[in-house]
Amino acid sequence: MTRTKTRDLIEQKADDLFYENGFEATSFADIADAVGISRGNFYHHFKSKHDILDAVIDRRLAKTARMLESWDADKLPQARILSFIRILLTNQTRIMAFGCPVGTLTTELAKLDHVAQSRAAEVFTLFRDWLADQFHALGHGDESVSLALHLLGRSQGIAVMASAYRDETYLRAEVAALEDWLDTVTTKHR
Amino acid sequence: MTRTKTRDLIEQKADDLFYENGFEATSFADIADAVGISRGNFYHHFKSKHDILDAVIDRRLAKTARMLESWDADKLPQARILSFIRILLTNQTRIMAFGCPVGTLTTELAKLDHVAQSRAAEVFTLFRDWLADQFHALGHGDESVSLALHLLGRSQGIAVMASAYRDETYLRAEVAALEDWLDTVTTKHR
DNA sequence: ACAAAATTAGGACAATCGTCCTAAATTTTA
DNA sequence: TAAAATTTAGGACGATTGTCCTAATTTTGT
Repeated sequence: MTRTKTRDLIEQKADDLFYENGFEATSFADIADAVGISRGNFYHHFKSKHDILDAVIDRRLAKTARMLESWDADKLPQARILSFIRILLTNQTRIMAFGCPVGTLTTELAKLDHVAQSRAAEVFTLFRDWLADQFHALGHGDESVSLALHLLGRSQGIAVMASAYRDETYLRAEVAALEDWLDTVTTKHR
Repeated sequence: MTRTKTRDLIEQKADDLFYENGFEATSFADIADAVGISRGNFYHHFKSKHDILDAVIDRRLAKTARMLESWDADKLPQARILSFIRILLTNQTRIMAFGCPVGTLTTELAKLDHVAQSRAAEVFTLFRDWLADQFHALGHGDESVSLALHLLGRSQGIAVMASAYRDETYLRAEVAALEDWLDTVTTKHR
């Protein structure tokens, strides 16, 4: 198989496994098995566990950037922000099982004192800056970044509690509350 | 040394290490080294990793129950809830470094598909029920549990974001916002 | 079609994992 | 104080970890 295709397959499976089982709990053998290649082949593409983690983070950064771009198709900032809020519903099943991929990875890497922790947090930064842009467009000026961080935090909390209790009712109620909050924030500045 | 004292010391160090480095990343050797005993001795007190995890969860449940009892010394429900909100400030340094002990453990155990996940989430339940009692005393009736879960989720989100960015300013701003929210919730029903 | 390069498989490696065992040291009991 | 019970140390165990090496296979470039 061509280099890029195998690499991409490895990254894809590693991405899933890191999310579903955690970074530390996922071994080279696990990834190789999932892809269906030998550990030797795996090592030819990624020469250390740090390398594959880096690649997965790159992948997530790119995927997030693409998603944010797609949300830009909406003209209204409040509609864009609504798209963000609704990932909690879109990915409901996986979030209830494994939490938020961004939050859980940064948390794990913080505990491991891993150098890639800050890079993993850059996914948050993509969301933060994009959300801040939307709040800015809604006329919130200097408050925009705070509002963005507030919304990110709310989402993270919902993901943590929804997965702790595997409680769909809670998740839906909190998403509704978040939508109400967004309403308050947008109408206040009209 | 007496049985209970050694056991207690092991539980104490394991509790810290599970919090600081994660459950999976903490080995028997790590705990034994931290306590200053041999692995053999360790194994005499806890015959499996599942056992020591169970003991740590028991310990956290008991510690949480004691903390909630101590907060009951305050007569006003809003003052009690304020005590809960302010753990984010009391444990600020550790939360910014390692996140919330309850949230991060339940999240990790969910990914590991560990049987103890639901037991670990019982610490949340202690907080939830206690908080619901306070909201009930404030006259929120059927909404009490939802309010309790909402507050728990908000706290969890703050812990996740504060540790991801190690941002004290964010943490303090969000705690202030939570106090404002509490004000709104208490004055609405006066 | 042939040489060069890239990809793959499979195993070796030292270290560490959780677990278990035995024997010495210590404490408790009678 | 002697016997019994508990606590401790230290190492053995098979499995698994991340890493690395070699040799075979496949793809690529000419």
